[in-house]
Amino acid sequence: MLKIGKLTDYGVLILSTLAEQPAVLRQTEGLAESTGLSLPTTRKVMKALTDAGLVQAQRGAKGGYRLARAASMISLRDVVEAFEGPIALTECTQDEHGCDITEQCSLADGWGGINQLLMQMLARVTLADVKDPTIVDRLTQGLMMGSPRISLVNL
Amino acid sequence: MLKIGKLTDYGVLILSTLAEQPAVLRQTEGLAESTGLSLPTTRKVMKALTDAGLVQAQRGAKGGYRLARAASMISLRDVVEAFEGPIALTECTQDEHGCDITEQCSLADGWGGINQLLMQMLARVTLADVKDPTIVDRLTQGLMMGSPRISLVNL
DNA sequence: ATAAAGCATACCAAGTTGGTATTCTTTAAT
DNA sequence: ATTAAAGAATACCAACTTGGTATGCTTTAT
Repeated sequence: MLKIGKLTDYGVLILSTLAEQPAVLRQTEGLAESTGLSLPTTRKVMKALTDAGLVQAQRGAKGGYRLARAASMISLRDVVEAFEGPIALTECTQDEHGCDITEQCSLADGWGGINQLLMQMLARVTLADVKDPTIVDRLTQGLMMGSPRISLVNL
Repeated sequence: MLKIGKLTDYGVLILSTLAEQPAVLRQTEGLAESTGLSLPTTRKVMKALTDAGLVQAQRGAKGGYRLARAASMISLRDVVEAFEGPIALTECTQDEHGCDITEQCSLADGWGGINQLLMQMLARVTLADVKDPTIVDRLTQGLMMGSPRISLVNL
């Protein structure tokens, strides 16, 4: 069904929560409450975000998480790749070694093109646009002009 | 990992094979040979393509399949939807009834925007561009101008 | 009448995903 | 130094999806 995983979605949700107060440390439990996710699931999400370097963890008492960098510098592509690995619509796209039927196929270019554009789109959306109803138009413009990132924070 | 199913990929491959000789009826066995797919799998693909109205089946002896309409009128979106249903990156996108945590979320707009653009991209590529190395540029142009479909046949 | 073809259904193995539990390590506060 | 609050790491499991295969039925040109 060509959909992203729930964990990825949760990741975006938590990150956008963190983006509301970039300075303060938020604990796992509080984040779970704010987002409506279960505690174990939240933990799992936080681990992935930490591993990907998108959040900074402070261990020990009074610890917690905060964004590792400005929300405007965290794109949906970053998040998707953190949870699902490299973006590759088809196997051909991912590695050189192609699929089982590489010879007969030769569709790699087409899918590669789609894939490249998809990545561009995801890379251009950062952590504030997710709530922005005008995002489609701005994205279309962006793709056309090669504009810089669209921020997810300063709405 | 945000990838399309193999069957979808096979579908595109078979369709582009049919597009080479739009007039002639091709049998399942021949298509299996041409594409390197197994016969049962090919059958499965043909059923999906038939159900979606992308190919026309002629039953009985001397039967076979051919494209149901011009290759330039069959887009990747058509194929993807034939195999994977409506394109919806997140659950929110698909139906109105949202996900479990709709209240806390409010990310629907952002994902909806990405989703919409993805659909536009897929809709603009038809059955010939798949082998076209310049497809990325043409797509970017297309998104910007609202141009008509890019054909997959007349390369 | 017959054989060539598509149609329909059912089934199964394997991988992926989401979710949960348990235990260990770090560190601020006292 | 002790303690308790927090994150880190590991392991596990159930359920769903996917890809792949097999079998028998129906249509139709010859």
